[in-house]
Amino acid sequence: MSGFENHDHRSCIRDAVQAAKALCAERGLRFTPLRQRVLELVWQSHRPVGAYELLDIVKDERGRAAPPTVYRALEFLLENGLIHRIETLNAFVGCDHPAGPHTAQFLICTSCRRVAELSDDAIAKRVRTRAADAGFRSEHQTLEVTGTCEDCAEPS
Amino acid sequence: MSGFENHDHRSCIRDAVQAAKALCAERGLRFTPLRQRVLELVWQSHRPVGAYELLDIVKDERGRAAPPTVYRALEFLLENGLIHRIETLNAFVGCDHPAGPHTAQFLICTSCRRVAELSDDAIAKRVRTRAADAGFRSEHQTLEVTGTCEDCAEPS
DNA sequence: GAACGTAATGTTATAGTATAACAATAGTCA
DNA sequence: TGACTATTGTTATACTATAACATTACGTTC
Repeated sequence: MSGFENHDHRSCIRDAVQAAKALCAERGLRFTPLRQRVLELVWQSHRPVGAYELLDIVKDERGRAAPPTVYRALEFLLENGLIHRIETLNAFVGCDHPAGPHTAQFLICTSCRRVAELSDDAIAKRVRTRAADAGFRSEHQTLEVTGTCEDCAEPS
Repeated sequence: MSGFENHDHRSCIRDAVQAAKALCAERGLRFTPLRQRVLELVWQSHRPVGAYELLDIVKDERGRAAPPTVYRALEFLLENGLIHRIETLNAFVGCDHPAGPHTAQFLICTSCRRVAELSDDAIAKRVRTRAADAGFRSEHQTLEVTGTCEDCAEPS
């Protein structure tokens, strides 16, 4: 699932919640209503969503909420690999395959604003190698590509 | 020059200013005192520097300055490839080789906070190719790696 | 199931990053 | 010189994120 393809999006959300429940059960973590709700909201689309956008919705739904409410939920979801942060946008997207730790690359369409996640270990490895050549031990990679997705490209 | 190696740093600043002057002359752009000063300040070290950190210094030196003062100078320098923005840090570093447009990769040492710039076209190309496989036309890549530089690594 | 300890959330305040909008000034060129 | 444009000044505000402490909910032990 690239995020750019047509698909039944409701199943994306459902699957994400299911995966999160399974993962939290496995790790003995609490998947609270707030955390679940924030995860669902992040998954409303394949577009990155800002923390304050989430906050507005959570406020509407709960009648109360302050930035820490949503930032803490986001932190939990990030820590457990259930969502990703898009650094170039200061926003968050659901993770496509939250099972284990993985290095991801993001394709950000500047036209429709959707984001797709790649998981190309060869790229990650090559980056680690080149860094090592410079005497650098890599810990974490952030790779974000902006451009135009297939749907938004000029029909040729 | 990796930014991690020992070097005469004054020449880094001098070279950066010279390169900027040449580039601006070539393109018919105005390398104003403010722009030059901000470039010099960004080059004070190989560590990324925040906009408000620059602002404080500029304020001291000119007696007046507001955020737009420094942000506009930074924007000019960014547009012309004289500096880079480190997205994961919301901060700015000088560009090692501001001649032409290029894709850069950044190695960010979490210990000493210095940043080195790679310019590995093979990585950039591989990323473009994999993106293209997903039907995505790449325009710009952001690649930032955190880890430990040689100087900060445990002596083994 | 009562008491305790811990994790999660609530609440208030503030820090940090960035831009909009309009005014004033400086440089350029006919 | 005068008109035009680019640059900088100035004020206000938007957006993003966290610190610090209070309260509530949960889980465990006895």
